[in-house]
Amino acid sequence: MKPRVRFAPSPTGYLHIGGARTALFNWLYARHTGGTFVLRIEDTDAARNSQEAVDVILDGLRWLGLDWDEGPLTGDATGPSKGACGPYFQSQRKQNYQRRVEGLLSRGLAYEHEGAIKFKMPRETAVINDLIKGEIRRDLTDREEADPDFVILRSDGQPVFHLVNVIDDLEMNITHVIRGEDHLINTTKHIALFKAFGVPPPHYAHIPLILNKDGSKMSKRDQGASLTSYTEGGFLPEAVINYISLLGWSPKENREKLSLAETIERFDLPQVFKHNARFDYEKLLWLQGEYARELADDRFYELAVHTFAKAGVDTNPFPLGYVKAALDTCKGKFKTFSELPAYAGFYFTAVIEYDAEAAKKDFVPENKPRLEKLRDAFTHAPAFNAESLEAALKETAKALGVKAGGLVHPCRLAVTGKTSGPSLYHLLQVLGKERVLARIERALGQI
RNA sequence: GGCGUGCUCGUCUAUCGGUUAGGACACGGCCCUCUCAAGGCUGAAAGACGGGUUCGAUUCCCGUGCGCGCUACCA
Repeated sequence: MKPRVRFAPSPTGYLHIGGARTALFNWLYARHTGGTFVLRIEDTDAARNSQEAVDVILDGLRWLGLDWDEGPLTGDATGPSKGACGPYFQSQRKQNYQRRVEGLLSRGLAYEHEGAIKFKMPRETAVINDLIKGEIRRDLTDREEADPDFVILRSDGQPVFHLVNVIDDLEMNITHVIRGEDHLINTTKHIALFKAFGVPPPHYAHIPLILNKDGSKMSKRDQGASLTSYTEGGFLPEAVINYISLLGWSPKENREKLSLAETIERFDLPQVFKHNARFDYEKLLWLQGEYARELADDRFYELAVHTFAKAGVDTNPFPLGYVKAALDTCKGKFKTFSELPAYAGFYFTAVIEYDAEAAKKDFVPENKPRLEKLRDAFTHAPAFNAESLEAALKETAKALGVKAGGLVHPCRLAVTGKTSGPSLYHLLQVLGKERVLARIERALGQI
């Protein structure tokens, strides 16, 4: 039988990076084994539950490219879904829970207590055979010593997590439960429930947690905790996927950067680590830069234009050839797309602003005649391309008896307003003679 | 407090009981260079601690310490 795994998030309004990695490990295992990846929404808590909150999850998974074989098609709990085990929203499965609870009640495996229904937990040492953690034998805690039974149906009739989680896994024929280590202890309850329903429990694989770099617990506000910080922060999904696959798992052989296909091929449950991983934003950034540099041109243009639009920079008035040429000078020079507007905005603004500190340093009287000479050289350059502009600048520098840098810096500041950016000569070529000369002229007026 | 689990450079990790403990990110230096990146070379940086077992422990066992998780009519 092919494995059936599931990702079962609760719609809280955001997708935690740890949750995304849980989804990834489930997805990887399904793809590695040729199994089925099920998405189920655990929306039993009506209070903090909305279609928008579900959409955050669906959109996040789609952005990452983690497609599900079964599950909802939209964030609407009563909407369409695919797969034979629906509905895939717990809010739509109430009658299943009710029926199961009645079954337990009738067989004396559960009982009413103060209006709630409690499950009669076996009084024995629990054993979990975890695919990652190994065999875990667990004695009762002091509180369980007093009362090991737990509530499965609240006094208001609402079923609790342990109950619905088990029933759904059972009815959806889940074979491998891959989830965060925070659920490890719960597993004793879940195994007991499966047994009470007369069904052998699925295999369990508890993956280690992701902590902050300093080892503290990663909470909502911490850097990198929310998936939207990547979707909105100009990251590439392949970079995020690659990075989080390295948290709690290793492809060995000193590999860091892997294609999705390689990760699918190498990934397996027994190789997942037992210890927690810490989130290192710098390393993610490095991978992001690696992938950004290798982007296919079309996708690069699309993402770049979209980024500019979001930043309020309209590239539409400019000819397509100009936009592409401008972007070509930027490729590989920045990591996240969110850096792009500041990096290359000068291509698309009529009036640039000068970096104040740089202006103080470069827009000095002695640079005025130099810039004038450079302007003249550019004016009479045989062609307005990178090659001849470079030659023109270097000849001018030589004639003036200064190093090339002595002209490069003021010139860059004059045409871009900044001290760093794309290759000067290429950027001049893209900007074109008219803009370049006008910008130098304006800068001259500032000196 | 109880129960569970983990521990190799700052971080992610490699290591089938024998290695000058390797790689990557970040950091320092040098080279390249029109800036910034990228790239090349290079440097510093680790087996939590204490006992065993063994000819030999980072590796196996025990203890201590520390981290993390759980300990709900949350999920």
